[in-house]
Amino acid sequence: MGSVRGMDDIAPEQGKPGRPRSERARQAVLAAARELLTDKGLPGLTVDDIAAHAGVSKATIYRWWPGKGAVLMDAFIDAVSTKMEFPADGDPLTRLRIQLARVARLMNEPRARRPFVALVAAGQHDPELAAALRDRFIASRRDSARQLITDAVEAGQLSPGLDADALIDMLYGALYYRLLISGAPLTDDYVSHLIEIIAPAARPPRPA
Amino acid sequence: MGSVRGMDDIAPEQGKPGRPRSERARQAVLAAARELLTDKGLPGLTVDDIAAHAGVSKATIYRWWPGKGAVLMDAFIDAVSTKMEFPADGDPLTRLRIQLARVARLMNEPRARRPFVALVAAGQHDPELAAALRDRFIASRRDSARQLITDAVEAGQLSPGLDADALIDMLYGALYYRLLISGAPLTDDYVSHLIEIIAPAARPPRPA
Amino acid sequence: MGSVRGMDDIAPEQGKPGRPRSERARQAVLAAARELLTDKGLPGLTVDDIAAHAGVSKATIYRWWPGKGAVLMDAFIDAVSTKMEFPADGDPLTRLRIQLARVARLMNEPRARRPFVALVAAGQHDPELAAALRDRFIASRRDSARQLITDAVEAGQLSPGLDADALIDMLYGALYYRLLISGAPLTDDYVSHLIEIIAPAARPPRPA
Amino acid sequence: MGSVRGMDDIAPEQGKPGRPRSERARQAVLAAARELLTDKGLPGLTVDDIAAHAGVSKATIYRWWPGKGAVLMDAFIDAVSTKMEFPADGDPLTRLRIQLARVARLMNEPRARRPFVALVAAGQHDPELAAALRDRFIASRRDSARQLITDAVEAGQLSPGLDADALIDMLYGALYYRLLISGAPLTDDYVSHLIEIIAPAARPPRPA
DNA sequence: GTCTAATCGAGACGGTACGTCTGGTCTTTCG
DNA sequence: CGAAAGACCAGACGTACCGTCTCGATTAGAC
Repeated sequence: MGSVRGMDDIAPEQGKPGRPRSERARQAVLAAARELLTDKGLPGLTVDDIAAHAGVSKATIYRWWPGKGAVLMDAFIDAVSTKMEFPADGDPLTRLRIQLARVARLMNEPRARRPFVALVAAGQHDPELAAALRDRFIASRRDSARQLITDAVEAGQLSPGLDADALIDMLYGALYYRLLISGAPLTDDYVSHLIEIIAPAARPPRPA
Repeated sequence: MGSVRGMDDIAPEQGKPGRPRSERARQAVLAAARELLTDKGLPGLTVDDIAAHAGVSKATIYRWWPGKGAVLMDAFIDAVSTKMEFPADGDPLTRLRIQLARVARLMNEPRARRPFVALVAAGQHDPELAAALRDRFIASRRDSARQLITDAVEAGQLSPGLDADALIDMLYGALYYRLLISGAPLTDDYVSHLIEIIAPAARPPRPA
Repeated sequence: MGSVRGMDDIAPEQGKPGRPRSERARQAVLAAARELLTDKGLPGLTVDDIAAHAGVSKATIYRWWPGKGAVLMDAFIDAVSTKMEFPADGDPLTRLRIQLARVARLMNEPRARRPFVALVAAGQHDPELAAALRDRFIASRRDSARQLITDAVEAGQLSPGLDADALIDMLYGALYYRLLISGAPLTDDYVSHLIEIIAPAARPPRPA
Repeated sequence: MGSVRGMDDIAPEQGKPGRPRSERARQAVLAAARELLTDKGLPGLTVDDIAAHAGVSKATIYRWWPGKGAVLMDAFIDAVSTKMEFPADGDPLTRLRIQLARVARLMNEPRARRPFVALVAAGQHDPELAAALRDRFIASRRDSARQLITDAVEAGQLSPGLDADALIDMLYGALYYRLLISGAPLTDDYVSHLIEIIAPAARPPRPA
């Protein structure tokens, strides 16, 4: 079934008979997928090319992934997950702003933007891929953001009673809107504008 | 070169020699594209199928459109442009909310959501299509929204000094985020939540 | 039905209503067919090209000829018929040899060889064309040759009792064999060799 | 690159990696080509039809042959090469006559005549095909015939000093002329007439 | 009524990516 | 240590779509 839904870690798997899976092949496939992905997106990326470029048989790819979408998903998660963390210190609103800025900065780099954009596009006609993207990439960041918003409300940085989910939609939605539709640039200033809109006073946190 | 960038109206074109373009064929192609577009999106829609279903030759399609993306673009604009207008009456913020709600309601209907989502997805690896979508669909609505926000600020419904473009990004971005990424429902209540977030007081317009 | 079987002469046709057929167009079509015919043969010659090159509408071509084969047939007959006559003077065998040499020499020129070769090829899957080629080109020359052979027998230049048709087949067959299959050159010497084989003694005609 | 120029034998090819070529597919393609070839010739034979009829993919055909002409060439050689041998016994002239009669008889059968005629026709606008036909079919038979003529001269059955190549052109040219141009029948008697013309005395071989 | 111009439906063309499959080789672990 | 269990590579296979092309018919206005 492949690894669209994660669990792609390659463990020693003690005691199983037969030749073990080649970690070298796996890495080569993911690297090839990243390298060959241009702005032509997933449709411009062929499994044959990935196989050839990785020095791997096509059958090996299909043994472990259901298709190129799943390969790219693994390649993306593998490369990007560590670079979009929330910062540990600071007041809640600042931490939220910093993480948003990290996302924005990452998406300015083609090597991160391209796979993400390709996966969102592919997700529109591939429900499995869409679900995988939500579960493996979106969900955890969203949970963290929701917690920060709750904290910011408690700290008096945001009005009580606002809909945290709608707020998250607006902040990340604005980024993704520029990314996917308008093509406008994602600058640090822009992120600051967004935060200002939802927290007009820009008040410092109330001391606890 | 096709009509990706608009100007697809079919005028009598007085006095031009040669057999005139068949309006029947054009309509049949657009209708077929709409009908055959499932959730499999553009990749699941084939030019051969459109041609067969429309009772039209493939060559006729390629004579007038550069590819299936352009066909779908015309079909979408043709069908949807009149249904997302801004209302004529009411205070600025209300008019903005109503139009947002119209967009939300339209995108709940598969026959409008599917082509839009497919076009956004295809735009990720087809710059011409992305530009056409911006120019023919996004731009004008964005201009109207920007004017309404300016009016709302003047009327005292929104804080002065806020970045109108960032605000638009957030409102529409939130809708499109749900549409393209989270899959969460687009309800009227949701739209109201969005408006409340950016206009917390929900104050009535200051009389002029 | 067109003119595959001849009768392409264009008469004044007194008193017929309507615009008369354009002799200019007819000539332009035939000329274009000749000029555009390369060694790619009939399949490499398109009706659109002929029409464009002749400054004539495609419809005009289809009005007067059933297809490009018929056009080429007319073009070939029109251009070549006068150049393969039998000489008027000399003893029968010499006259036969001279006409054979004329055929050989003509077929060395691309502008005559190409249409002929193309017509023979097309005739293999187009019985009408094959019949037209026989009736309009082959038959009359064959009749003349048969008469000459009869005369040569009477004159003692050829053995009595030989099968004139088989002899014609051999002489022209040898030429066409080189033309169509082996590609070997058609020289005057070669023609002389052929005559020598069937008239070994090469005796002069017996005086009458 | 295909097999227009022969060497189409399919050997076990020990130890080559990858899935071996399917002999079943190859045979099915050749058989389908033969069966679908009507008097409409090569132009009336489509690659799609061959593929469908052979239960084979179009891609497989294009993988191994450059086009339908090459397929038909293989099909023809494959089917016919064993049926046009020269006899082993008899005096040289008789052996020549018998082989000529075999050719004539074979060409009376549609299943042999059609591909041959189609290949000659196609060869007129496809130099590769023409060369392949010469090299793989014509050449060897011509060599044998030349040897027989030399032998016949030595045996006193033919006049010394005649041009063997011209003679071959005449004999086979007469057959092909009837086949390709005049459409006259190819009977055993006709073959005998041809031999008589070039060996008037029809003398038995001089004992060695 | 013929002319040019331009469109139309039909369908073959040669090519390409997909995802599957067949051979044969190589690397482990278990008996 | 020798089998069996898998994974591996190479590459051919059937399916299906692509975008282009030619054909021959058709529809208009111009002459």
